[in-house]
Amino acid sequence: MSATRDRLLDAFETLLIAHGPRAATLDAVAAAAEVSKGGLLYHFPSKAALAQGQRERLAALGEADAAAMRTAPEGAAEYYLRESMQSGGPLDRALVAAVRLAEESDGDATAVLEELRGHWYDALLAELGDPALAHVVQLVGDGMYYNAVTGVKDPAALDDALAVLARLR
Amino acid sequence: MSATRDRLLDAFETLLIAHGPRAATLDAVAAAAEVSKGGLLYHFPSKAALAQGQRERLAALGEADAAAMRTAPEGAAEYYLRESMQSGGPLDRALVAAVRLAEESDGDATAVLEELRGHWYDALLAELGDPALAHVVQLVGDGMYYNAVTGVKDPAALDDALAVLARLR
DNA sequence: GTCTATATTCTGATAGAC
DNA sequence: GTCTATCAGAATATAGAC
Repeated sequence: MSATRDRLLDAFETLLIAHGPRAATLDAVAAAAEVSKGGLLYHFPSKAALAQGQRERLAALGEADAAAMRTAPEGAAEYYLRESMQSGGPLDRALVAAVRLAEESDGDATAVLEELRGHWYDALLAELGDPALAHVVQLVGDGMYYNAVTGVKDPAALDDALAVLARLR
Repeated sequence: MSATRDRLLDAFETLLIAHGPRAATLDAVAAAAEVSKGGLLYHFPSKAALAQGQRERLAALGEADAAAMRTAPEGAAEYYLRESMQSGGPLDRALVAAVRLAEESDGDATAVLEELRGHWYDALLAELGDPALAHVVQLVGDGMYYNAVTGVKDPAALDDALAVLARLR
C-alpha cells in the first residue's frame, strides 16, 4: 500500500466528514493530501475510483471490528454501543465518510453498509441470544451514530443505553 | 405563501433526498419545479436562502409533530417510533433533507435538528416518566432514521422495538 | 413574477514533461 | 510517481427584457 494512496484516502474522508460531499472535490482532496491533482489521478483515475477505495477501506475495517466484537471481554453488546459513541477512530471515520457518500445515491456504498450491519447483528445475536433484543441494541447504536453524523451532541447516550440494557437481561 | 415558493422547496427536498446535496443545484431545482433559474432566484436570492427556507419549513412541521405526540391515542412513544419508520410524509421529507444539508457543515441545520430533538424528548419523558428509558426510545427512533437516510432496509425494526418496549414498562 | 442571456468561478478529467 | 498546463462542462449569480 502506497503511503500517498493512504494519505489521499485520509484526506478524502476528512473532507467528507467535516464539510460533506460537495467539499470533497478532487482539487480539495489533492490539496489536503499535499499532492497535485495529477498526482491524485495517478492513484485514483477518477472520482468513482476514489469512492471505491474508500468503500474497500471501510469493508476491511468493519469486518475486523465485527470479529473483535465476538472476543471482547465486556461482551459484544457493550463493545458495540461503546464503539458507536466513540468518535475519531479509523472505523468511525470510514463509516461516517461512507454514509456521506451513500447519500449521493451510489447504491454501492449502501451495499457495504448493509453487509457490515449484518455482521454486527450476527455478533450481537451470538451474545444476547434474543433476536428482538439484538435488533434493538443495534438500533440504539445506529441512533448514536445518527446523532454523531448530524453533529448533534448527546453525551449521556451510552450510560442510559447500558442502564436500560442491564434491565433487559 | 406563494405556490411557486412551495413548489421550489418541494423540488429542493426531493432532490436532496433522492440524490444528495451535489445533485440539488439551482439548475436542477428550478427544472424540477418547472421554473427558470431566474424565477427561482426571485423567490430565493441565493442558495443559502433556499436552505434557510427549508430549515424554516422543518421547524414548523417538527414543532407541530411534537405537539401531536402528546395527544396521540396510542401514546407518545409508540407514535414516535411509528413516525420514525414512516417514510414519505412532509415531516419525514423535511427531516431527511435537513440531515443532508447538515452535512454541508453550516451549524444552522444542526441547531434546528437539535432543538426538535429536545421537543420530542420532552414529549417522550412526559409519557414514560423515566429519563433513561425516554432517551433510549429516542435513540431507537434515531436508529430507524439513520437506516432510512442511508438507504438500508430494516422492515422488522418497528415490531421488534415495540416488543422490547413492552417488556420495559 | 418570470424569462433569457451572460459573466465568473469551480470541477472532473486529459496530455505530456520530468 | 508526480508535476504543470489546459479543456469542456457545470455551478452560482447578475442584468435587464417582458
